[in-house]
Amino acid sequence: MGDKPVTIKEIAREAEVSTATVSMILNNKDKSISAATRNKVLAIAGKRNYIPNTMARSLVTRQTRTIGLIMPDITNPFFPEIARGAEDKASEARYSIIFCNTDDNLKQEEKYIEILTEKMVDGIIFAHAADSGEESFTSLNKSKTPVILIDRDYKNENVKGRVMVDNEKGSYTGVSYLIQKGYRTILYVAGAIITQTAKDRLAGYKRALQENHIEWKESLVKSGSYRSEWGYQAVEQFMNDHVSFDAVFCGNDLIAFGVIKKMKEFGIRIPDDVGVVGFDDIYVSSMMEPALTTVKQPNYEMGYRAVELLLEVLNNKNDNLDRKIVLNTELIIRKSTR
Amino acid sequence: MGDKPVTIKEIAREAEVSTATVSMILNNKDKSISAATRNKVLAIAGKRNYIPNTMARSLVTRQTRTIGLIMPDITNPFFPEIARGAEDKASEARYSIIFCNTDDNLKQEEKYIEILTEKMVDGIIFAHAADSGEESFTSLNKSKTPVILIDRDYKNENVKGRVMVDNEKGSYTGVSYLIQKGYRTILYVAGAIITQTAKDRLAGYKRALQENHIEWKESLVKSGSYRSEWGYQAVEQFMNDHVSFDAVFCGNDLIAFGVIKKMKEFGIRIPDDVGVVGFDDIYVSSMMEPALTTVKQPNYEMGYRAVELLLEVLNNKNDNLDRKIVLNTELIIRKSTR
DNA sequence: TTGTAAGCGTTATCAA
DNA sequence: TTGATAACGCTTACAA
Repeated sequence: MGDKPVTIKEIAREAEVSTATVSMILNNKDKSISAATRNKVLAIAGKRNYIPNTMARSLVTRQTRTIGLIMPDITNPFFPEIARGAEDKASEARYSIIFCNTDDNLKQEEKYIEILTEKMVDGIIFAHAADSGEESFTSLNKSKTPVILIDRDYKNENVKGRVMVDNEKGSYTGVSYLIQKGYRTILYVAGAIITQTAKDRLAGYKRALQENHIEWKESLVKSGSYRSEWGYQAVEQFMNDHVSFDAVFCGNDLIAFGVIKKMKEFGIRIPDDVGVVGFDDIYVSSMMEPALTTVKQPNYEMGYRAVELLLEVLNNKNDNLDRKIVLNTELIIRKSTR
Repeated sequence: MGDKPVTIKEIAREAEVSTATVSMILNNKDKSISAATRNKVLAIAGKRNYIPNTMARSLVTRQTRTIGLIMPDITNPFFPEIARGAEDKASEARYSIIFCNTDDNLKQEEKYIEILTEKMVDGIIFAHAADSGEESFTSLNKSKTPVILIDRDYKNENVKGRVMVDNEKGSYTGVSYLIQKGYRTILYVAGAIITQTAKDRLAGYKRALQENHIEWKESLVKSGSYRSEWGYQAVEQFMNDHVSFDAVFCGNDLIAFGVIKKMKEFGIRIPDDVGVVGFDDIYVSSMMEPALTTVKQPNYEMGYRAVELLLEVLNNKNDNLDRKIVLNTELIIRKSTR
C-alpha cells in the first residue's frame, strides 16, 4: 500500500538478495538461480505489485521498445488502416507506437522527427503522402534512428527499408478493365500530380490505353488534389470544355465520390452512360450508390509489413540493408462499371 | 561526427564548465548564468548537435511528457477525429501520444494499461465504446496513472475526469426534428443496447415522442450493433413484421447507410416516403446519396478537451478533482429528411 | 555565478 | 548460485 512504486531494490531487501539477482529473475535470465530464491522473489514481486520502470531500463539497454509513426492525417480515410496494421504488428512484438500527424507540413515533420529521436524511439515508420519535392530532412540526418518509408521514396542514409504499392500496375489494371468492359474515352482525374504516386498511376493509365491501341490525349487528364471536392469540380471543368467521355478513372475513391456526385446532378447514369473506377477502396466505397469499382490498396498490410521490416532491421544491426517491399493492388469490381 | 550521441557531460568538458551549468542553460533555468558561458555552451551544443536523452531526464523528473490513448479501433470512422483532436492538443503542449487499439477486448485493455504504466505515461485517455458491463479494471487499480474517460462512465479512483456527449438531448433533437417535419411513425434502429449511450439515446427518442403526444411503441424499436449491416437487416426485419413507418432514427451513421441501402432496394424514396436521421456525422455522411441528416458529435473536440483536461489535472496534483465535461451535439440538416 | 555530488531504477560485469 | 558495484545521462540541492 506504499505510495511510491515499488522498486527492484525494495524487493531485493525484502527477499534478502541482491538487486542483481532480482533483476535476473524478473528478466528470465535466471538459468543459474535456485528455484528457492527464484520463487521467493517472484512471490514478493507479485505481492508488492512490482511494475518495472522502463525509463531506467531503457537508459541502460538503449532501447525503448517504442516506434514512431509519422503520417499526414489520421482523419484522412486512407491512413487509419495503415495505422492499425502497424499497431497490430507492433503490439504483437510488445512494441508501442507513438503517432504523429503532420498535415503534410514539412516543419511539422521535422519537429516530430526531433521529438521522436529525443524520446529515443527504436525506429520510425514514415508515411509521407504528398510529395514535397526534394527537400532534405535535416532532423533525420541528425538523428541516427532507422526509418522505414511507406508509400514514398526518399534518399536518406537512415532509410533502411520501404513498403510501397505498385501504382503503375494498379492503374493499368483498373483502366484495362474499363476498356475490356467496352468503355473507350476514359478521363483520368488525378490527385496532386507532383506526387510520384500520381505519376506512376498516369503511366499505368497510358500503358493500358496504348496496349489497346487507344490514343492518349492530354485533354482527357486533369490533376488537382485527393479530395472529393476536386472530383466534383473536375467533372464540371470537363463539361465546360465540351469533352465527351464514357468513363472516368480517378486518383482515389474520394475523388470518385465527387465525380459521381456531379455526374448524378447532370443526370448521367452510372455505369450505363459512364463507368467510374476509383483507387484505394476505403471502407465506405462499398456502401456508396452505386457501390464503387476500385483498385484496392493493401493499407493494413502496408502498415503491418512496415513494422515487420523495421523489427527485422532492429534485430540485424550489422547488415546495412535497404529492403524494398512492393505490394500488389487488387481490382475490386462493384457496380460503378458495367 | 562521433557515433554515440553527445551527452551533457561532453559538452561540459568541451565548454570547461560543470554539467550542472550545462543542464541549467539547456533548460532555460539560467537566470543566474553569465551571458558569456551561456553562449559558449549553447554554441557547442548546437555544433555538436546535442539531443537530450529523455530517458535519463524522465528518470529523475518522473514525467515522460507522453500520454496513452486507448480506443477500440482507429479503423472505425468514429475514432480518427477523436485521435486527431487528442494529438493536436498534446502536440501543442509538447506531449506525445502512444496509441492503442483494443477491439473492445477487455484483455487487451488490461494489457495496454499495464504497458502504458510501465512506460510511465503521465496519463491515459480512455475511449471505451462498447459497454462491457461492470468489470473492474485490475490493471487500472494497480496503476496510479490518472485517467480521463471519453464517452463512457466508470467508477474508478484513477478517473480524474470525463468528457462526454449529451446523448439524450442529441437524439431528442433529432427525433423532434423529424416530427416537426411531419413524420409520425418513427423507427429507432439502435446500436448495441447494453451501451449507456444507446440507452440515453432511447430516452431522448421517447421524450421527443411524448412531448409531441405520440405514443411510444416497443415494436418500433430494434437494437443490434453499430454496423451498417445491422441497419440493412433491421429494415428487412421491420418489413417482414409488416410494420409501417415514415421515418427512421438511427443509432449511428453507419446504421443509417445500411437502412438507406435496403430501403432503396425496396424502392422507397428518401426523404419523400421515409425520412432518415443518423448520429455522429462521420466524414462521408455528406457525400452519401441522399446526403444524410444527422446528429453531429463533436469528436475532434472530445479528443482535444480530454487531453486539455488531463493536462490540467497533471498541473494540479493537489486537488483531487473529477471533472465532467458534457459536450453538445448539433443537428446537421441535409437531404435525407424533407 | 558556478561547481560538487547525490540520486533516479535499472542492467551488466566481475568477483566471490 | 549470488553479491558488489559501476555505469546509463540527466536534474537538483547545496556549497563555494
